[in-house]
Amino acid sequence: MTDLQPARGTHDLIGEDQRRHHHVVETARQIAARYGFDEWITPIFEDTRVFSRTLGETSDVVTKEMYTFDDRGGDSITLRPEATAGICRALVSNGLTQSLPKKVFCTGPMFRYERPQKGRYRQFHQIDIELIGPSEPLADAEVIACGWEILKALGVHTDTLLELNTLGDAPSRAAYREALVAYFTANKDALSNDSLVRLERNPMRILDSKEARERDLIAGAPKIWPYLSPEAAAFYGKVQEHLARFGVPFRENAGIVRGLDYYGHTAFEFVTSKLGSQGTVMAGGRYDGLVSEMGGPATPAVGLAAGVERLAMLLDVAPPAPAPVAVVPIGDEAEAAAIGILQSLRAAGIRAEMAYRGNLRRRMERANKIDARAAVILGTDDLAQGVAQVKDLRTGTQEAVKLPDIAAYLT
RNA sequence: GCGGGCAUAGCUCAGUUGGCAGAGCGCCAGGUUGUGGUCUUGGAUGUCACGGGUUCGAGUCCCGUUGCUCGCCCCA
Repeated sequence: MTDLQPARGTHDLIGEDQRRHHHVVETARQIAARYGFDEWITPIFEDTRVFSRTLGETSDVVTKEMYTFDDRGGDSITLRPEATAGICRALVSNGLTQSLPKKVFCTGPMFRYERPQKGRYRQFHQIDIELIGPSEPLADAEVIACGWEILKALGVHTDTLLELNTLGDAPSRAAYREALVAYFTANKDALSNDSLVRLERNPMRILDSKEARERDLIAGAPKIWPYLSPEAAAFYGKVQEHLARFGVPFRENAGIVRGLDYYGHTAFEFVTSKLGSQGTVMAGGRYDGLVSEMGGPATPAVGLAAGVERLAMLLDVAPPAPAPVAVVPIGDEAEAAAIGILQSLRAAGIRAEMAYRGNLRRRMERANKIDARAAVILGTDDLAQGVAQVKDLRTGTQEAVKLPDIAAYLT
């Protein structure tokens, strides 16, 4: 067992795994397109500053989890840990802040140096939707509705619930922060070490803690809702009204927070009960401050990201492998003629295969093994008459079909 | 970063008080040179994760290492 293994936290997608993965991505791509999102393909690595600037110098992702290295020219490069920062950078780099709104769909691998476990990998894949430009709550609701529809199309929505919260605007957060600091300072003894650090830097993140001994304390913490400014409260109310119109069920959860300053207003997570502590399957929110952080003009935006591997795991049934037609020649002379038939089937859009060796029996076994739906059997007798025997491998029925008619017969 | 479990054929796994390295599936070939799924005969395939120790003898017992995996933290 000294063979090379995949690098820790990576995995190969082959066979059923590939089909699940592809189905998730393709479903998301099609639904996003229906909502008017265009796909952008941005680089997998970026200047490190793209992420250190936007994810905050103190976040776990930046301090512990990034794949960062100096390239041969001495520039600091980072494998993207998430998609949003790169999309905002692309928006600014390409001068697209002048042609808003932009509705962006993006998918691909992301990288985080973490301890792998079920539903968590070092190289994983996300689908990502960003709606950049509108400041209206309708945009938030539309993004969430698009996400919900993807979950529904995948059939993974039944054990999944949208948990919704608001982070308010800057004045709301300032007032709330004071209240939180007062509450947790008074209960300092009950806090974990991590949470004590958060109390200094980012008190809202304490609400995110899943530490068992802090659960009661967090449940008793003040909620943001009473601290919302009238404007922020109105925004939040509009989002909920629109969600109802889009038909997206949700539950309010004051524990859904984001630690960074450029997040505001809507924050949400779709959580499944089926994946344990890796239950967040799709998450997002409004980040009106991020584009300016990247050097662009102040630009409102809202978006979401979903983990492809987690969604793929939730699929009850894997998409089936495609069933080909097997071309089965008997003898060398027939094989020569069969190549033409093989190509005519392919030209007609039919998945067609011919084995590379073997007698009739072996080739029929092979056809069965690849789950062929039909076999086109071609012997010298048939060839002389200008026909092939076309056998339906599901029913076992077989009939002679004129060579030029085979593709149409199998379509 | 912390804790638990596991490691034997391509895959899933057995392997008794320490005594010849095994099964099923898969693969290859034959029974059957014009018909698959069923049946049948034969065949190939191992650094028993790695290193050390105990022993006449270790897949089995002991120690260490590595890898995988599940959970915590965090996240998609």
